[in-house]
Amino acid sequence: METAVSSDFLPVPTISDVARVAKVSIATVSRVVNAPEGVRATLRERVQAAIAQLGYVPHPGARTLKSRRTGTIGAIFPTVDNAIFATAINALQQRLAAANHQLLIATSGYDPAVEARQALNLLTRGVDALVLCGCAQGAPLIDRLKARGVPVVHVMSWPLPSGMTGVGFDNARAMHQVVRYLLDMGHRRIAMLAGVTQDNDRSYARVQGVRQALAAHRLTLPADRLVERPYGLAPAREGLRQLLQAKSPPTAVVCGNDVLALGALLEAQHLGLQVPRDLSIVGFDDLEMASHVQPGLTTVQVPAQTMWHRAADYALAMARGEAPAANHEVEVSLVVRGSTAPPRRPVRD
Amino acid sequence: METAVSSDFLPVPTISDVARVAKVSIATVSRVVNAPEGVRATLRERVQAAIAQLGYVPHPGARTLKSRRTGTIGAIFPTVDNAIFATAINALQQRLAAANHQLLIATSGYDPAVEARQALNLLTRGVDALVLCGCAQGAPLIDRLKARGVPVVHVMSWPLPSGMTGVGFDNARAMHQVVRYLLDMGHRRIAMLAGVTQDNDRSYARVQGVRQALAAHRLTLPADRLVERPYGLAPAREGLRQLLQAKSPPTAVVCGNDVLALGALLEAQHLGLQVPRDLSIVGFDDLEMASHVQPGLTTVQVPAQTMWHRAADYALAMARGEAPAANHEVEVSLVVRGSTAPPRRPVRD
DNA sequence: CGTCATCTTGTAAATGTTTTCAGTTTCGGA
DNA sequence: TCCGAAACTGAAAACATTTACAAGATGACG
Repeated sequence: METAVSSDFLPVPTISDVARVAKVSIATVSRVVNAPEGVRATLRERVQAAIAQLGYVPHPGARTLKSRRTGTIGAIFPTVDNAIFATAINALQQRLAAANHQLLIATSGYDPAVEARQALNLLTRGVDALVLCGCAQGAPLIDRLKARGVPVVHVMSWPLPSGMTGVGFDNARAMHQVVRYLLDMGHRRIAMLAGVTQDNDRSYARVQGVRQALAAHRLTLPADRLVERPYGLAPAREGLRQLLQAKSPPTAVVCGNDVLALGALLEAQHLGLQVPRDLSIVGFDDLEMASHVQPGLTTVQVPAQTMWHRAADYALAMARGEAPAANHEVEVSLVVRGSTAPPRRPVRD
Repeated sequence: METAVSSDFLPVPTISDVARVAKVSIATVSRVVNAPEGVRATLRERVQAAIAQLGYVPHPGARTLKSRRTGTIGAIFPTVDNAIFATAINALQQRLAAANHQLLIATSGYDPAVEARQALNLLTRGVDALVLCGCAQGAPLIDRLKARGVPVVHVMSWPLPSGMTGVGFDNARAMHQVVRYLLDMGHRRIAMLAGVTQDNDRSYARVQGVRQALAAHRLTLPADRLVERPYGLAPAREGLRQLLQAKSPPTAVVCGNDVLALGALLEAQHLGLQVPRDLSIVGFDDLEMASHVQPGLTTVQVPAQTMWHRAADYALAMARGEAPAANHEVEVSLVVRGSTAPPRRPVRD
């Protein structure tokens, strides 16, 4: 036997209840809700009073059934346990709320199959546009979305395959810049503590950027100078230990993001190394804590707020049916703090 | 002049398109989608083929219009720039996804007026239940939700006012425990670096807990032993400096959460103090980094995963129309690490 | 005072599902 | 081979809106 959720609530009022109370037609009520200026003031007030009295809220289902818009934008993040995605959610949410839209969130755990499933799931709930991280979604998903006419905005990657709309930055180029900075300082034994590159085009591009920059100086990234670890302090610490065990240990470690860099920093200090004297460390993202730890973390600053605001704008515009916005690249910049310095003695590898 | 979003996409297929292609009635298609076991295998396959061929996805509006369920749960967080809420989102999302539901997120920025507005907004989009942080929402909002029969789950606070459903922990009691631990260790000059208590019942309860525990030992929390700062490293550091300027500086600082505690730790070290020799620091939440910083942070561990999973379960149950679940309190525990020690010389205040 | 244009308002159709109810098929047993 | 029950399928009625379209009211102007 079921108990009612709440003993005494009236059936949810509909537009006709309001119409009856205000003694007007339902069309008029609809107009008061959607285009108040088209209704004479006296009537409008009567209707608004009735709405307030009954606590009427338009039925979302019925509304979207007719208007073919849900006022909801979907976003799929790999995870939300990472400050950069928290920032992203905030920025998106903020911008969407200003445009009277809601944000529907799903997470994929970095698994493209889950991402595809979640995307379909979001479609089933009805979203006017979809915001996705990166641009490495499988063709089946992309085709499906395209066929359905659901606008998609890709964020965080650059350049984008032709035909995609989005806003991002060039991960490889950013890393190129980082490595050049270290090389100019005299480092030659440069290692990388990367994020997992499987199914993550950003992480992969960062590794490629490091490789390319080294190659430009006739250097390489041998197997014992590269480890991949999931974003987390414990894996990062373990990863750094691994890197330090190489035959000729690195004088500088480039990290896939600030979480890895922080882990590396903590572990280095734990092992009694002086940063940056004994080891230089570079991060990526410029999280809040990067400027507060001791020494401050040299890192790549990403204009996340701007990027996600723009992503929201794109999504909103496309949801309104406007032509795909031009793609946009945001500029990242290297922020030099205390965690990097020239190697103790200039070395040859 | 408007350009079409995508040059060549067919009108979104409806259930009747599928029915036509599969040569069955729309009722059968509906059944294949919602209760496949009630349709003979041969027909079912024909229909599924047609669905796949056309890329049919049921129209969410029409669906909720009939079934009066949206399959969506709304949650309002103060902000999402905080690891504990990131964890919360993950846990909620995970549990809801398993039950084939979506999570609709809004943020309030710790402003009850915004929270009320967002709640109404979520209602307009259609949510089957609402998850809210704390239990200090204004009566107008609560009444409104109750009148509409929208189930509400309150998380993170305990005990709850009668009539509310939710899961949380006793913030005051947790702090009581923290202070007792410090007192037992010999500390007498105990200060608090609290979060903003305005419009935040959890933060307020934590301050009360500290006061009560001190009072039980005939001690007080004078004005120069209490500062409130927003959750963030920079404010925390500034807050600690402020506390250290008191006539008789504290030997231990109880922080409103781990972010404040980390800021305090960094600032203490920056000022050349040795933690815990010169100053003991206690946090709250046991974020990942609490166990990795040097020294490890003594803090209050909250079973966040469990709590939010249970919150999701409550929301789902109530959305199904089941009776309000019994409230539930989760147990928190003090995790002692390296950031606390007896005061250098036992002191009298 | 009548006519016409301009606002306002109401009527009714349409939106894509789910679900009830009734009709049809299938199949086991006699 | 036929009967009845059980399993399956289809027709049609909601569901709560939005929005053409038509009709009615209002007011200006001759």
